[in-house]
Amino acid sequence: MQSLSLRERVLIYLAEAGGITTSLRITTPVLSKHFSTSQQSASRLLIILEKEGLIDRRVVGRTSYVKLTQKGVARLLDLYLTLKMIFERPVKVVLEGRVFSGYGEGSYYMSVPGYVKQVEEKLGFLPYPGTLNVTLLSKDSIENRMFLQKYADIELSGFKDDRRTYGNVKAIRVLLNDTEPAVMIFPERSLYDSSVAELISQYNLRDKLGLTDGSLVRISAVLQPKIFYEGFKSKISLSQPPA
Amino acid sequence: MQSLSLRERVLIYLAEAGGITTSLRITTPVLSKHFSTSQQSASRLLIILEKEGLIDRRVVGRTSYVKLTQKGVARLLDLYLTLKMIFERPVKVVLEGRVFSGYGEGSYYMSVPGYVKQVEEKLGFLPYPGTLNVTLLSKDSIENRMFLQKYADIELSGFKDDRRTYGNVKAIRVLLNDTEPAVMIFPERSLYDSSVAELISQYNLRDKLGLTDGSLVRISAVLQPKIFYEGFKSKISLSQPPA
DNA sequence: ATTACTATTTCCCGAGTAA
DNA sequence: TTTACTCGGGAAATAGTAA
Repeated sequence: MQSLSLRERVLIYLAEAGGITTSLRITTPVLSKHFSTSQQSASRLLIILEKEGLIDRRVVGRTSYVKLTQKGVARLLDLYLTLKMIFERPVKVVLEGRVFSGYGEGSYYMSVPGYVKQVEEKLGFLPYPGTLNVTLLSKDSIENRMFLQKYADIELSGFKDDRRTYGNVKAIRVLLNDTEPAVMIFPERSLYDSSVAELISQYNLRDKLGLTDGSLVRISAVLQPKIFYEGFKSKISLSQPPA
Repeated sequence: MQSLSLRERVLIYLAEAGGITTSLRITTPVLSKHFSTSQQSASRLLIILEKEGLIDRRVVGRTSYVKLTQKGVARLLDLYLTLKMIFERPVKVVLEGRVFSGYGEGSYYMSVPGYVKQVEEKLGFLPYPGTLNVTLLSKDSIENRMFLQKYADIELSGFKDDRRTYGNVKAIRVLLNDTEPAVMIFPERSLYDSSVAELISQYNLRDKLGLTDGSLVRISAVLQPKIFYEGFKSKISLSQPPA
């Protein structure tokens, strides 16, 4: 976390080392080495933090002891709670695009008994034999489609009938235009690329919502943050407490 | 959170406003007002964040759209996880001090049936009729005693007998010298001030641990962070997402 | 309206050094 | 050994202004 200001980095460093409940013995040369800065800067940093009331310092003989004040803890706690808000709240993912007519493949799929049966079992409805195809309009929407694909937790297994093999299909529940429950599907080998969303429902969505080719629609899903942020983590830690 | 570097504050601001999943329409004057800085700085800030690969920008006509990149999210997530480590781990609170002989009051209390009975019920042992008194040595220890007092979750209720009234006593389980289970008590109206810790146990702690007046002892307790940090929170929020 | 360039000022960092 | 001062150079913020 290179670009965090040194003040916070020092405060976090001290907190990690136990400086919330214990006075830590720390010297400016040691501190400076940890942050690859000069002894003078380390000294100045402690002076500033003390002046701002974020740490208490006590010089006993030749060593000084440092501890976070309530205000110092509050600073970090505020920051923590703000970030917690951001990362723990449900993640609303929105895709926007326009309805278009597909190749008729979706319709075909959703009338194959092997899929129909699984939809009924795993999603709880009898699918209307056709998919609603949506071309995504923005880069955001396309990126978000990929997130949804990663997160899609319902799996329709592939199978064979006497004619051909059918691939696996991942699926996730979404809302169409904020109100209509639907399911977005991700066929393992789709005819479309990641700029197209395919939706199924027990209803004919075109009829029910009065959609025609070119209609603007909004697909939204709410994800659990824990799963959503997997893969975002970088492996570099912020700082290590003293040995 | 005044002293966080502007880079992070902007990144957090954008994340709060939904910039993790959505491209946000944001202008440099608006941004500058939010952070009480100049329009030029806001502009430069976005340029820097983009150059560092933390945000994506797209200028469409006269407005620009901003979204955090994976790297940008990773930055904040790292910071979040570091703070989470600090604030969610159990808090070990340590007090150090020296054994001294009290006024004999503790001994008296711990032989009063009204207390003895409650200790047996609520703590599960028959108390040795006497307290171990410890004068705390450092400011840290005294502060930590106050935290323990606040946190002490076992309550021995006051009562009356035919002679006098006895006040409420709060109590918390601790370890003496890292190994010996004991209970630290906080009489509502103690004879001692906050620089003295009073311990009870089913054993005579002096005998069991070979302690005499002046012996250095270490009292430790492990607290749940959620309760420990109550009261640290400041009421000022870090930043507000745009209206 | 915007964004962002160039100049000036302000602030921060590190070397030298004292206590 | 420490901590922390002064001071010079460089980075960052603001003001003015162009596009």
